[in-house]
Amino acid sequence: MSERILIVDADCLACELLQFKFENEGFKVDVEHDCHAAMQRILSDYNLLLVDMMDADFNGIKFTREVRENSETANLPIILLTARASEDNVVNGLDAGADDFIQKPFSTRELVARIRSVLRRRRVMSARRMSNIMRYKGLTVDFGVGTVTIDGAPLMLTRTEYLILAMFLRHRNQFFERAEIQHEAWEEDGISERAVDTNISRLRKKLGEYGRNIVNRQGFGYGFIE
Amino acid sequence: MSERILIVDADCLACELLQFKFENEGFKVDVEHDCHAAMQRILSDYNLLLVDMMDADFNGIKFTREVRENSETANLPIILLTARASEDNVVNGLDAGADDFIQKPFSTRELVARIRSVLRRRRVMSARRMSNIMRYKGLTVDFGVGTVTIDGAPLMLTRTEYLILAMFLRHRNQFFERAEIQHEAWEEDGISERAVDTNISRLRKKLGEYGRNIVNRQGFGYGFIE
DNA sequence: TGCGATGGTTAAAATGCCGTCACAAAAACG
DNA sequence: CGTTTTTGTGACGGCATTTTAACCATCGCA
Repeated sequence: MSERILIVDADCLACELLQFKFENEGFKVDVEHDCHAAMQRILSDYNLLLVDMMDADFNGIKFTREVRENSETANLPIILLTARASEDNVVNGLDAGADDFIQKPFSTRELVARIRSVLRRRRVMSARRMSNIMRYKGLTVDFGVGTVTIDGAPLMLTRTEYLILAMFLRHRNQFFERAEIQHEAWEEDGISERAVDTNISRLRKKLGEYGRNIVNRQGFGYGFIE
Repeated sequence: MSERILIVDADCLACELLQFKFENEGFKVDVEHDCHAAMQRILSDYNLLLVDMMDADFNGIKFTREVRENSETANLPIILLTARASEDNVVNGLDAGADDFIQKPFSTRELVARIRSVLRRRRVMSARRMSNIMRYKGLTVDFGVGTVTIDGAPLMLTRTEYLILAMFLRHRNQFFERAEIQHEAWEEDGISERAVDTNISRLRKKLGEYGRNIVNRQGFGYGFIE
């Protein structure tokens, strides 16, 4: 299955050239001539965005930033094309979240190589890290997906239980007092502190032997201790 | 206050160059030439580690893994530098817990941008407790986490014991009279002054040899004296 | 040296924190 | 709309922590 690329560039001639070249290389290519129109597209259909910086008013950077802000497209690879790669441009671009940078004029050969590299890197990243897994012995928590398994067997946690566990595992060997836990898992206060206890209790029970890792220190609060 | 970076790279020339560049950008930089020596350092003093992979035997990756396994440094950002970014390298590196990856040769400009990006991301993630560690010989107190260790072994202190010790260590070589200690550790008065004595006593006992550093001066009160 | 005051330690009593349960309210679901 | 799941509450028992109190050691001072 071939990778899909969306080119966003005002320059029609350049676009056609690139499209032709890329299709020869086995990519599926769509073209859009301004950022606004591009945003209308279902970006998550694509595997990579190739965006011209459109110099003067930095639309490319704004665009990049917007793409990054939408959680569905936050990890979509973006390569920026720039007429003159002033260092500021590069820095701003990376800062906005671009993956790579190519200065015009470029050889299509080099561009294809870079595209392949970015795609490869991204594929690796998303295989490993995007799903963002955390392990402690046989206990596995996938923060990206929101699943918990014990020795491979899925564990059904309620939302609050999950939030508490996630909080604990992100910062192991630390104690959080009840107020902090409430803040993290409820985002509202005015709830009896006993509610925290109860949820901890239920969580411990569901975690089986790992329940013992959820420890209380009187006066300090709760935490996940290895 | 500026961020602190530790560079771990065998290549002296490259290190000096990076150090110079980063210090110009307002970072505080230390350099270490091999992973083993780096582990001896107090890593939690730094905000980011920049580690060369040292190709062949993957010391950089082992190092990364070790840093991640220590709960004190588990959330410390790590960027790996790699000569040739073979896929395996990248996969192993991310798997070990690196935050980003940069292939040599790179522009220092780009590197700085990536560092800023990682630091920013990390700051958001763990705006929570940064560990704020204070040491006296083998005695370590982490004010952020609320942990005390003696020669690495965790020490279980009661809340009040901990508060008193923290007070003492923050202002060493000073004497606090009982009323002050009560005010700090209890936030309420009407408690017998002997209660302070009792807690001091227990604290001394738990601190073992360091117990001798908690000194009383008649008429002045108690303090931690080096 | 002897006396009073201050500090140190220990054991028992009191306090208050934590774990759990059953039940009710609320929310999710079909 | 009824059923099921999830969540919050209050009460109670157990236990870690804390306080008190009593006794002993030490210090300062005359």
